Amino acid sequence: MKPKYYVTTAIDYVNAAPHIGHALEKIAADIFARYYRLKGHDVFFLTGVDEHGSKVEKAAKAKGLEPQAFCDEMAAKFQDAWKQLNLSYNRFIRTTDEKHCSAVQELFQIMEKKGDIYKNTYKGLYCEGCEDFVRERDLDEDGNCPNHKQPPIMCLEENYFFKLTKYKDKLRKWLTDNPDVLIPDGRRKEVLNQLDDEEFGDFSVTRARSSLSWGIPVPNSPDQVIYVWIDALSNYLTGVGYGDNKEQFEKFWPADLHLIGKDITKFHAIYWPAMLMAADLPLPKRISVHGFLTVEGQKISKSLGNVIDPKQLVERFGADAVRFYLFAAAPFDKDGDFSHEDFLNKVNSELANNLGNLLNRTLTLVGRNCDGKVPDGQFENNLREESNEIHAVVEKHMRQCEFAKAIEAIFALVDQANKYMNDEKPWTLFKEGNAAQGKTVLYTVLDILRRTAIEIYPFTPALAQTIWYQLGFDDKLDELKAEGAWDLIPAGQAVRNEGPIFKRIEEVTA
RNA sequence: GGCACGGUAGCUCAGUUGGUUAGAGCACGCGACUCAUAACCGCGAUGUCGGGGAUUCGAAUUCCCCCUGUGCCA
Repeated sequence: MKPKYYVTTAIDYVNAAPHIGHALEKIAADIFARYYRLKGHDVFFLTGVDEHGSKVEKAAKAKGLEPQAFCDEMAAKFQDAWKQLNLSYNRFIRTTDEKHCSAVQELFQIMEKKGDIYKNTYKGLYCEGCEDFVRERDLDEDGNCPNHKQPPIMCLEENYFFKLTKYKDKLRKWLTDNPDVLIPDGRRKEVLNQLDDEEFGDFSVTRARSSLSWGIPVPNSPDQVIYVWIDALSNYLTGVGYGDNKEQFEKFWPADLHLIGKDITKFHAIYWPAMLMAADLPLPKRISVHGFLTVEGQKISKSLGNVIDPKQLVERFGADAVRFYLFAAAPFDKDGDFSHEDFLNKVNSELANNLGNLLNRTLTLVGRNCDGKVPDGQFENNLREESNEIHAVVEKHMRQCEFAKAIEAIFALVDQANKYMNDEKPWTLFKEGNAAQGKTVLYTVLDILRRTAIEIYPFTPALAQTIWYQLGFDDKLDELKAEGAWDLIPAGQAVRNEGPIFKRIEEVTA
């Protein structure tokens, strides 16, 4: 039976349009989805949007729309952006999906029945901007919420609470016994630290309908609405069929990888596994926390006006260039910067000058000297080891979500091939009548290109497919099965030199 | 305020347990080549390795203090 692989992204809140920062994580998930499909896994890639909450309700009202209509509009924007970026998700979940809502209620009742959800009266300050309770000591000198600069409201509210305290020890053990379950390691330590905080206790999982009407009602308690945690986090379950498609759910759960941003570490590493424990469900195998993207060195913000629309970027430069740059330029677990100048440099240098040009020069020589067919040469021994090892090296880095290192390794091989060509000078070999050695050189480089297409495919799928095609293959890379993929390129196969696969981007202004 | 992690070439970053002239890519300059997308290949310059002090025959690498950035908690 094929091994399964289930990867998720955080679901984005629909109160604002998608920007390049949202895209980073979705592309990362797509890279894994494609990577594992290529390895022959049965992959489920889930992404989607979070649609409940009073901010959405307010945003809808401001546009004169019903919340659902507003959500429909926003969800379409996200789906459109992801389509442009070539994301191969299996399902786009929306928290207003009927099946999701009923499954969330079911889950709520399971946890309640177990005694892990209980009613309690909460008295405290509530900030409308945060949509959350705040503590007095967190307020600034004027008594305002430090994030929203407005005074909180005193609330006396009866809510349902989740018994987190019951699971603290189990959580601590989970995170200690499985150091790989949360990466990078610094985040894991951060979370363990939080668990040791005595004041860190049960948290409320519902709100009064009066303060939150746009949400999933608590079963048998119509005055209460399920707050974000249980609603949003559960998408990872309902997205693969929890409460709906039992067979599919049991096949894919638990998730092999949750990709999240650093701002929601606590919810995914503490609240979420605790909820799963309460529901007697297996825990995710890994949570990978990534950094944020800055633009030209500055935080992405509407007021700075530096929000990059991924759609526009893709329209100008293509999905492959954008995907490539985001993961080649910066380490995934740290904050990275999107700089226009750096973007052009990196993309031109690697995709056009190194990889694109290597294919182009090779195919031209094949056309001129080998009748446009892969010659019956040998694979050069000196390059064999490096070429054979590339996959293992890439795999090692992929396992750690170190995309930049994987890309670096791939391009090191491309560099080798370029250098090899310069050293061997096949154009001279053919001219001087040493066709055998000339064929060996071309054959070797062609096969390195074949390997490169496979390795680079998760990052730049369309580009990889074009290389594949120009090398004379007719099948689709995303349907390639792992076993056959590693054979050498067949001699006699007609190549297709249809010009540069990635043109240099000549542009000075932003 | 506490804890954690960073501060290394113009830019993005590597630098194992301390050891000969501190590295890579990009950008820059020069050279060579011409199969190729003025690409590829070779050569080169630049760094008080945040500052100060300590340990050591020897520290970017260990210890202390300070400055600065980030994250988590308060």
